[in-house]
Amino acid sequence: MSSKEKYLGEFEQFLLLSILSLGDDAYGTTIRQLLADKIERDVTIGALYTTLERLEKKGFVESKMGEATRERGGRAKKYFKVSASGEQALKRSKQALNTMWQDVTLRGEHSCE
Amino acid sequence: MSSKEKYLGEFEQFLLLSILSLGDDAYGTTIRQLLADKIERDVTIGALYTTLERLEKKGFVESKMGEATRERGGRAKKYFKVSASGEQALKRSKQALNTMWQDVTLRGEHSCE
DNA sequence: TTATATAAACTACAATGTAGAATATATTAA
DNA sequence: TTAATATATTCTACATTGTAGTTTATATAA
Repeated sequence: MSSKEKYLGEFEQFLLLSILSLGDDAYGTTIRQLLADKIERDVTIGALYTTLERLEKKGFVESKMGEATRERGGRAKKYFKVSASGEQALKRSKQALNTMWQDVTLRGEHSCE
Repeated sequence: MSSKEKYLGEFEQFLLLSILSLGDDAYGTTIRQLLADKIERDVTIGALYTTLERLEKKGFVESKMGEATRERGGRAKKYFKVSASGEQALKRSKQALNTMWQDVTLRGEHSCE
């Protein structure tokens, strides 16, 4: 019982990837929007923040508060970025999945290329 | 609220992929072994069957009982195979993840090739 | 000073992940 | 023939992750 490195859940992976994609503009609303646009996954904003908070507790993301948007008022944004260990975890998950897919071909699919 | 196609959890994906890899020899012990060998994921056999059963309930795998092993006795094996809708679900999960990875590059990684 | 827009925090529950003990069933040895 | 042992599944319980919905905070404009 040594390396008890927990795997990321799938939704956690999606959030980390969203944040990486968004760069300096990753906060609740933009993340939610990206998920909807890219993979048609419509989650409530509450679902999002809950998972984001858990990721932060595990040290996979870091956050800092920004100022309220100048456009039309409102509460301050909370910007997220993926930590080094978050990237690590992401890489591990990707590799595991790649390994598992390695010698699998689905019906009506071509293995590669 | 139309297409309520649930995503597969990550562990569910691993099990489906294991079964596909194992072909005609996919049952509790071999699946568990494959997971340990390929991705160093050591799950208890109980964890495995629980998830397998849930996958079956959702129609993503099918099972049939085999005969007891001739080698040295013991209980009959339960063989699993992935259903067409299981493959579908797997494909969807893969695509979603691919899409999310699309424009992400990790530190110290080369994007492709 | 209230309406409205923007965004985050809180609360609660459902689904998935995981372990460990209990049970079933076949073979082999005494 | 029955106790020991090997192989394999089923059952029970709990932890973690996924998800929704409501509430609260805070800024601007009317």
